[in-house]
Amino acid sequence: MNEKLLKPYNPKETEERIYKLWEDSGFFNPDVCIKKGVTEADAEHFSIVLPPPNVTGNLHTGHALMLVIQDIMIRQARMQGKKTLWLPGTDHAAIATQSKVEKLLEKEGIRKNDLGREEFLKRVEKFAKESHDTIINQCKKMGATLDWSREAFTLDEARNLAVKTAFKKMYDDGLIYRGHRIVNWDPKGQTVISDDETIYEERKGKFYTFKYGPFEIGTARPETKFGDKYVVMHPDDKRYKKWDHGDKLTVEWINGPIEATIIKDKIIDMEFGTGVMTITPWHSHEDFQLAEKYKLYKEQIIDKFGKLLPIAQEFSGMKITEAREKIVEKLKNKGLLVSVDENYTNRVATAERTGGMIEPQIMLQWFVDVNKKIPARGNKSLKELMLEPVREGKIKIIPNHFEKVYFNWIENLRDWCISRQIWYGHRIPVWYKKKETGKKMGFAGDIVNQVLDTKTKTYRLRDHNLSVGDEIAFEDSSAGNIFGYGKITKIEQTIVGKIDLEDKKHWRTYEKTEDLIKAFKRHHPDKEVDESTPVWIYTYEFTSPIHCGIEAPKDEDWTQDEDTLDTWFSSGLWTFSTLGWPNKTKDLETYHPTSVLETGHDILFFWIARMILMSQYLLGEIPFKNVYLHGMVRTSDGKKMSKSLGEKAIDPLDIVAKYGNDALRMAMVVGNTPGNDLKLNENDIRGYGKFTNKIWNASRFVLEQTKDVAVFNPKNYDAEDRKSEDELKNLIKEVTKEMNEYRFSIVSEKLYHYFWHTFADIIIERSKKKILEDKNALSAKTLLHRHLNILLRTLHPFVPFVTEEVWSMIPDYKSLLMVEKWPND
RNA sequence: GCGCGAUUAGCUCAGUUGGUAGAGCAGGAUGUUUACACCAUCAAGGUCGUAGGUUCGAGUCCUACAUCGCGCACCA
Repeated sequence: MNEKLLKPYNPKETEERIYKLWEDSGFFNPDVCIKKGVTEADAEHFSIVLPPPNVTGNLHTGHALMLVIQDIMIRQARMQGKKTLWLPGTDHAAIATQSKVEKLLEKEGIRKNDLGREEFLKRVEKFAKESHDTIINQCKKMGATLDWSREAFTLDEARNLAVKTAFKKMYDDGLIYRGHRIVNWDPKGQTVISDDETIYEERKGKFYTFKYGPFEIGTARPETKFGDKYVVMHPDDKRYKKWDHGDKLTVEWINGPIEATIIKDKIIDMEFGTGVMTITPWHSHEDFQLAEKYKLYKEQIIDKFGKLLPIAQEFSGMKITEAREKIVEKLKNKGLLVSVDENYTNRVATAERTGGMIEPQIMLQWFVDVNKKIPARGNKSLKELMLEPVREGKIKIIPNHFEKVYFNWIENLRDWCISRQIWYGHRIPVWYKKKETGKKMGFAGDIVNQVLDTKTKTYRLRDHNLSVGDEIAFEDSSAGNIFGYGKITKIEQTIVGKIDLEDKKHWRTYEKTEDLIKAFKRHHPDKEVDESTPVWIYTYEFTSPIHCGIEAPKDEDWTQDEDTLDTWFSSGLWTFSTLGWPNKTKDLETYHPTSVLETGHDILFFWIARMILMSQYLLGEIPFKNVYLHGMVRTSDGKKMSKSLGEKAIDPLDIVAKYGNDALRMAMVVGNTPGNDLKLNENDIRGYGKFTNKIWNASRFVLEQTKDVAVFNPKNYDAEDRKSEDELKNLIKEVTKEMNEYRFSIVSEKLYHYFWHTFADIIIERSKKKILEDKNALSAKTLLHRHLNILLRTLHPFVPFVTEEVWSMIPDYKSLLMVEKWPND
């Protein structure tokens, strides 16, 4: 009898030692399992890629939950003799990590611009490295049997190659384009973010009603209203019957009279306010769409820092928050203020990571076109490629009601903005040619912005001293980098007043010559411009101005795009970039598509959808067969568990230290069904700690009672014991089936219950009598031994530490329990 | 506004083809026998959110409603 068994089970003493045993065995690596004869070389595969934790700090309970569920699946698969790979990694989490480091630097009084890109990145990388090490250590403490030899990082060299390869392919297929679209600008983080990274918050604000000519219009944001020159109403609204679409009228507005145009569109809700609104296309998604529809003039009012531009005249340079009341004051003094509703609740968009208020802006950014048909993929769009496998059941989402949510999201999907104005991340693999001529162009602001677009191939420019055949460069006025090259094919000289504004393809932003003159003046404040000012119109042909590739162009005068990619771009490649793609590796061939993707339902869109997109498009196959979505871990009072909750939050590692890993695992699995949130409280965990000790004590009894028996042959069973063994076999059969259906809650509960209330309470108690009275003692002992053996194997995925430790004390111990066979007879 | 989920014992939750409700924790009583007080034995605890419907039979299927939570859209 092992000395240790005489004392109560001590998880603290056991767990670290056991994990080392497992790790040293090499069995986390399927290749080793094959080499050592544990797995057949031609066995079916079972693979999971670990959702890579962000390198922003520590593991939390959500991570613990995913590690537990995945480890259970992996351990069972390994015991079933499958070629089992669980591939670990971490995520650089671009914005999240960068903003975290910025905050840390702030405490030292340092700003990222003081350091410069290179130095700042060094700091981020140092932080990321430290976080990474902590996280990996914590994963090991959680008992995760991850194959560390294959560890990946979303920003390492191999993954960078995958990202660049994917980008280039999409670029070449015309799926990635650069253009001016309305995007979510985060003035605090100074970057664009995707629709999914915005969070709506309810805020109390004021709702103003102003007189706008004969109309009354409502707004919560008077500071954006300077340029409003379109007034929109519903075509069926009887109140405004006398106005027709396209009618023009002069109204007195903030800075004097302006000419307004009537737009009639069904987008208007007649019930809301007065049923009339004015629009600000540059700073509102909906207004932008309306402006696109009717080819309306768009004008920027607010700059990248949330300050008003010169169009605001006396308010120019003011922060919008500060200007708001002053503008209202001015309108009030002009007699244009009708009313103020003080109890208006407005939903404002904020940035998920920085908390900054989102300001929609029209900006030059990179996008993934989700609607373009792809000839190489059966003329389907990315949207269709995402929908199809789920609709056809090739990918199953558990629980399946999330499939509806998934479809709904995809149907409403807009082009995915993938460029970010941050430093930490995959640099966009695009280079622009550096040339002096680019500066001479100097064509700034919305005039250029509206004309230039990499999606179309010819462009017209004016106001430059160039001749036919000249190569010229385009400069992005906001970022200051050159983004394109071309050749002049035609030059026409004319005067401002004669510019053909009907040519909507090229001059769609200008309704009237006056608008053009105003724009001219704004961009060239030093020049006198009027209708008779001579201008040149250059017809320009795009040559090959942009280099998109894996490597930078050889010659020197190329400069790389400053932006980095949305972190989810690299995460989307995760199921195959980790297996060696774009190289044709054996791993890729063996383990892809992966078997299961297990993660929280909160990243269904962020991540799962994008993995399906990338895999379907780049590989022409699904990334995984099943998606298992677990719920959010909450505190006992229902709050989402996070560090900010302080005491209420449970640190998984504290719990492990206190009650043992096995206890935490059971608490996370029993009663936790997919998709439903898990309320975790310490009491439950303590309860399952008792269970591990129960296993320990029962094992002690069995091992003590059976040590004098050499052979445990079922032939020795009496009728009662034979029946018990049959019952157990039935249970195992049931449980095996339920494991395949991912019903871990049921399985863990059944095993718990069987072990305690059948094996311990009935079988062990019964055996005592038989052994004591020496009546059918051999039968009893055989049953005890076989039961323990089978139960340890079945329980192992759920409570691996205590079962492994007990297993090692069985006299005929041969190998680690983790590679023993899952009972199947 | 649209959609999804939840509502079952004091608490946390299971309950898969519809067949007379199940765990854990907490609380109560008793007890120490070849493992285990991180224990055992016993008892108590539920008109399964409400109202209808389908059915021989409904926690389970259908309809409506209520409350809570979540997602999406709108919000001029």
